[in-house]
Amino acid sequence: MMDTLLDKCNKLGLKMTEQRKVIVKVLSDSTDHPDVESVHKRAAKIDKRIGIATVYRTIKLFEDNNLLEKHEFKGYSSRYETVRENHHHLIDVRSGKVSEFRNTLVDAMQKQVAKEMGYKLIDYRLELYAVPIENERTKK
Amino acid sequence: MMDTLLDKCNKLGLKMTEQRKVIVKVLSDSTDHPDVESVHKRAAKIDKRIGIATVYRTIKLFEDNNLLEKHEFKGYSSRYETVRENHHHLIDVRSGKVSEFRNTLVDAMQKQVAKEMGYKLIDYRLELYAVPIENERTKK
DNA sequence: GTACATGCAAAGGGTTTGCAAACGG
DNA sequence: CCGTTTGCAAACCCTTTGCATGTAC
Repeated sequence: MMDTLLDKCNKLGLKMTEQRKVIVKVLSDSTDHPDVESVHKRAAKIDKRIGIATVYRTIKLFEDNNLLEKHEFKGYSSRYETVRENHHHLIDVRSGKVSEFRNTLVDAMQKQVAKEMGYKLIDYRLELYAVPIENERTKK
Repeated sequence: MMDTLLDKCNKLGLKMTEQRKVIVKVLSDSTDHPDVESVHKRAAKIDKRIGIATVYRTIKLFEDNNLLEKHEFKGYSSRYETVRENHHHLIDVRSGKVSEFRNTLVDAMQKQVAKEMGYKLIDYRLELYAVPIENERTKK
């Protein structure tokens, strides 16, 4: 029922080169919203002949086909994750760790806000930047 | 009661060069969240000897002193506005026009969401990407 | 076989920085 | 004055692209 990233590639009829298979594996195994450089490094561990330009091109291809979602968190270069259910992100500003959460009430509210302003909502971004409570007093 | 950007600079004791005065004027007169290039162009109309590096440096200075807020909307280079009350943005994805709105209920909810996840909220980003309703059917 | 994907290196945006000259307090 | 700020151009980072070569289907 739940297609893997590789399944989705096949359904789209994408030509599956060795490099793409490796990148698909890396992305499927990642849960940490890696950036392009991280994907490249992880891919290079499997097959060191993969160029970073290929990683960029492949990621863009997947993004254009709605297989990957791009995030541009404050202070980071673009980070990616496989598309899944709608959710938002909390970024630990100390470690860069990303956690996910859902909030359907807020989702509905934003649609309404846009409507009241005379717009139809296409997309929206909700990101929380925070520090772990237990460490808060060591803040600086 | 409400300090202007220039007042704030003076209170901070910033050295007010001719260039900085011009940039302050441009920023104070802007309501459209300009990017660095736009600020530079507008500044150049007043005094054409202002270099873009100076604009970058001045904007960074103001940002570091909490006089300016930086936004990185999807698909745009960084855009700035003078700091004011807390508010969020709706970006017209066709024209790039930015509108503002407030939603204190959502603000409170996000603080709570972070808390439930074991974090203290430092900052958050809420951006709506939308198209005007009257134009919606001409979408493409 | 052929159109498409790759690696490399060069080019591209947007932004920063080193330097000598100019300037503000 | 003297440390700060400036303009210029070079450097920077991340990303894209042109080209000759390699490869999936």
